[in-house]
Amino acid sequence: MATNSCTSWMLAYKETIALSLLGRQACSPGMGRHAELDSNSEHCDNRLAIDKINQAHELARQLRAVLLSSSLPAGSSAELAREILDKLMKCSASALSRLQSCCCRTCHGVGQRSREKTHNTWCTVTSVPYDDGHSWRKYGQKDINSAKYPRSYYRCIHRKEQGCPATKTVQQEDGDAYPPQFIVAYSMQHTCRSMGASIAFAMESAPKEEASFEGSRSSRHLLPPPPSTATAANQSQTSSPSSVGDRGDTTRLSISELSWQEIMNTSPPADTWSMDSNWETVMGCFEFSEA
DNA sequence: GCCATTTGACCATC
DNA sequence: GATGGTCAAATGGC
Repeated sequence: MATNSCTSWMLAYKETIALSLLGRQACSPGMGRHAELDSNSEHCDNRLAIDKINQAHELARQLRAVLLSSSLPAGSSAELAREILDKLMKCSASALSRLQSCCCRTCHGVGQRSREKTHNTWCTVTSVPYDDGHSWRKYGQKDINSAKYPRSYYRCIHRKEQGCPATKTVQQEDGDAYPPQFIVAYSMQHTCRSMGASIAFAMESAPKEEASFEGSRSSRHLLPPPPSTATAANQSQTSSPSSVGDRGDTTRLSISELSWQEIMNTSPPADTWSMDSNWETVMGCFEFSEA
């Protein structure tokens, strides 16, 4: 089971990288970070890349959750895999941030009023709206007219000390999908210089969402969270990475399907974990320097 | 006591 | 007036 998840994840990630590179080409160097693309041209390539990165990121989270659950001794292959996953997730978060800044996609009908700027605003739909590589502080919540769930308002945690203007809103989709899907609308670019630290924070402490899973890890009980009817805000604090599903054509992994023995006894084949000769080169493309 | 979240009030826009 | 975004005091957890 774990082997299958690793393999599917690797495949998804390779596809993501290829698409991301396409997206990068669409965002030519001369366009600059804050360039705004024509909504009907390269834009589509970037959107596809972003979607794929989102999927890969979720798979990485799932795989990491599996590895975390094993509590293997230091120096084990699983620990190495965990470290690699941390790096990959950091890279994907950085790539996603950069691609999104290229796209500057305007949200349609998602909390975007006509008075708002059409640039520096974009949105995405994800089941893990709180793990995007940045640290956010909630500053408000509103019941939105005609929406089933309230909208939560977040701003960058470094707004005070660094004046970072980035904000985002998170709103659960009206549907009853499980895991719940959240519409995340970002506004303005981060100007803070704490990407790495915030990613580490997001992955290690996973603002409360992973806390419940950490508890289960210690008890070695791999139980999925119960379907919740909580609000979007509540979901932000209770959703577990073990329940994270994906959308589209990627493989869904449920930890509830994994027994402890399966996790412990399954050794991924060498070719699953070995990186392609071009892997480091490819991943190097995602080592963007922060503005 | 500190810090993050909650929540009602206020403001801007349509 | 309706709606959405932000502010700031209150609240709760650590």
